[in-house]
Amino acid sequence: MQKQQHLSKNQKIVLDHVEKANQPLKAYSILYNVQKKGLKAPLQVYRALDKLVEIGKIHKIESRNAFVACKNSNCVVSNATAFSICEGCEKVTEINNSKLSKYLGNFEDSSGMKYSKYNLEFFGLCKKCKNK
Amino acid sequence: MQKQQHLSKNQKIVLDHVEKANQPLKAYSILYNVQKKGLKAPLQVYRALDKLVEIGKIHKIESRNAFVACKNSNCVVSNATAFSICEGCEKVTEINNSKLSKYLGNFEDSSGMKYSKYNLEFFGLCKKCKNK
DNA sequence: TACATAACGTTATATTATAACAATATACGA
DNA sequence: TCGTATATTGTTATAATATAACGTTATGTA
Repeated sequence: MQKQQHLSKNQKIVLDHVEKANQPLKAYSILYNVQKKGLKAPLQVYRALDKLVEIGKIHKIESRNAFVACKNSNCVVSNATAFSICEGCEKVTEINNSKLSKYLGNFEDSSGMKYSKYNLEFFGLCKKCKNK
Repeated sequence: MQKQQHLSKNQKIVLDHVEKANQPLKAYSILYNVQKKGLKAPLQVYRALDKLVEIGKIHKIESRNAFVACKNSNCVVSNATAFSICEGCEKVTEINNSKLSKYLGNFEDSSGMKYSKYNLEFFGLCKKCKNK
């Protein structure tokens, strides 16, 4: 079976909303904002998010329990993600660095285990916050 | 002021319990298990965990909302963590690889932002689970 | 058309985590 | 050793995040 190409109604609504934000959104904040579009229950949002994360349109920022649209157009599956997170203003940026992704994609630990997926979150202060 | 050297009663109880487990534990599972030692409320566990994470004795596995004792004896602060997570049996191993930590510790993104902290989680199947 | 699969809608509930307040213990300089 | 700042504790209530379980409806495709 092939990976589905188009999104369902709820998936479109959620993705649309998350893409318009320039920052990670919490699931319940998404819920409140798409209620006018007919999504009434948390599960409707979580199910859409699950699918969107699965196909790589959305990434979850694990340390923040928040969801952000993928900025990496060729990201078909969320198997290699890296983010920069400012601990001052909470701005999150997806890192798109081919050296980094090559390095981590090929990483093997001492046990010889090879990984199919990784998520990396960097923390620090962005320029603005550093100069405060 | 100097970083405190010894742990409080609750902190010791929680750390002790987490160290004895060879796997990440959930906060409420810790709670149930330390109730005989007098910790009755979630906050008592979360506060101890917060402190222990802060001083590097315990790490949080963000993708699992679980807590594991640090295996890296020289880890004074949790500013550079990497884990291997088996998606089959959920076994989690802390990765202690100096090349990796050097690479990530020196990583700078295109904006020139430098990071004070990172957390990396690798996912895959361990040998046992791969051979099933 | 028929069938499998994905998506939907709904209610209830589980799980994870923090707010707010008052009390007690501890470290440490004057 | 007194005073005081800070850390820790205890407690109740509640917020925030996420899933179970059920039945129904839509969609893709042989």
